[in-house]
Amino acid sequence: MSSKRATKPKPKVQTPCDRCPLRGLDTFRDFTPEELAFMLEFKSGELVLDAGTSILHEGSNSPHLYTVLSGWAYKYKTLPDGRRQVLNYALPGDFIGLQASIFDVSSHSVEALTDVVLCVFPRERLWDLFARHTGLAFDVTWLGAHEENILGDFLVSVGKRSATERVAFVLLQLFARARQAGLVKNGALGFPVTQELLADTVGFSLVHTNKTLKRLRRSKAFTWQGPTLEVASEDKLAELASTSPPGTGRRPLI
Amino acid sequence: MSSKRATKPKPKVQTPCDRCPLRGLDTFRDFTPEELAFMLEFKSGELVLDAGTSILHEGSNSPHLYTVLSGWAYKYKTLPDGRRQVLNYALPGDFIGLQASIFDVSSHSVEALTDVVLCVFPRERLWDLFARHTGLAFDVTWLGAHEENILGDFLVSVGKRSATERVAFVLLQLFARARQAGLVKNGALGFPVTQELLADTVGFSLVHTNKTLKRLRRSKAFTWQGPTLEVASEDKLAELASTSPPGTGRRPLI
DNA sequence: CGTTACCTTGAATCTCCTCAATACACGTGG
DNA sequence: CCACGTGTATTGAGGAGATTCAAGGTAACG
Repeated sequence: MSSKRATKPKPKVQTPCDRCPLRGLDTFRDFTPEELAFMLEFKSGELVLDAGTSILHEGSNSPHLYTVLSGWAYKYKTLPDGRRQVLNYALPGDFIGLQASIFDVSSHSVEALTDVVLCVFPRERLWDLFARHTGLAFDVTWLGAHEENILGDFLVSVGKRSATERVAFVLLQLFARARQAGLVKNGALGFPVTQELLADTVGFSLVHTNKTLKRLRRSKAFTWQGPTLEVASEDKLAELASTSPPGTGRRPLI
Repeated sequence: MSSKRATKPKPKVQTPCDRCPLRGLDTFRDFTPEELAFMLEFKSGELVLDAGTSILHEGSNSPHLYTVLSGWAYKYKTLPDGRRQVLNYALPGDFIGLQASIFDVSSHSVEALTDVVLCVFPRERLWDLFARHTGLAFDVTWLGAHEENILGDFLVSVGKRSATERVAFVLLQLFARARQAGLVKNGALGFPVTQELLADTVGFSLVHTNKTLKRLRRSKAFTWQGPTLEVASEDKLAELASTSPPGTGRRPLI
């Protein structure tokens, strides 16, 4: 086998759950020793993908359940003629494919937005998890309900918020979630979302999204240039979004 | 105690789960004898409410988890200045307050759209259900994920569908869900949604919703006059909505 | 028979979309 | 090294779509 240098070096480390870097964050609740033991053998591998790679496809089924270890992904649905609506983003600690595991087909597509590392779990053992670990089963349901909340917030945005409110809301939510996932350093976040993707998130055309951003920048509540987003004041941004400032809640992981 | 006649006679029957009328429908999967035994003592009562009554309030918490036995309810969120967005409808067999049971507060409000009868379950015993009945725990998660799917579909509608598509989609979805819940007789459905509520569901103003309905009626795919909705062709309506015709899947109950 | 809730319609205004052109950063091959 | 293509961001102009305001209309109910 040739030993030519790969175009892009990939992390080869298999990260066991007892050394999960996410669990160090105080965002996530701790495992009991029994839960940890179960997770160590439940996790069946890691999946390392380049940005732009498709992870799940609407209508197809997947033998795996994923958790994001690092990187960003986004979930979306498309209409027959190609119109695309982003439903949600998956950040480190978030599930991918829970629905596809519970039903037999995925209701939406998922694509890697950056290079990502996913923890892989075999979906047929999800039943074991439910049968043997009530706490983990509850966590799974918790995470599902949490996603539903985010979807509900997005639905309110798209249905009832004005253009500036909508854009402000999405920027704020993503920034706050990234902050909880430990991705914000010195108030700055590596933000891989393009304006086109943002447009498909808020339900506007690209052009109108761009013009709305221009108006919004005048508020000085944030700066977004190139790939970094800095939020000067979450409170001010929350006000612009007609919402309350995001908190710092604790949540389950996996 | 006076025995004056009540302004509106209310059904007094306490319906035990072994005689649940919904379970007769072949939409819902059967309980095992053990599950049935558990549910019989899990259900702690029935709540009978008039149309217009508030069931849950956004931000508050509730000691109960509900299931709709009969009637319609709707879930909604409001912005600080009063704008309202409907998130979903609850039909017989649907949960109300699952999120409020899992987190400590409800993320949305719920109001009775018609007179409703709710099955009441104490939320602190939800843990017992998870601990003792894996199948039921899975069903709870299934129902939560199912709701998330519906929210996702609505989000696509509001974000990307045209006016006529949007209205057609909501009418079709509600009709199909009502059909599965056994509410459609001879192709006709008692449809308690007002145009104002429909407007807050699809994200349009009342006026524009009305004009969109007028245009849609020309298709002859449905009639909606007074309180009854008749769908002549779900396929045609699905086409108008840029979606695929709804099926007849089996689902868990409670 | 008047009140109330809901539906309907027209007109003026504003929001948002499409089309089109430009600009910039980046990587690739000549 | 430069020319070129690709992906992303930006801006203007004109038109379609949605909102608001305003005025009626109908059916149910006390």
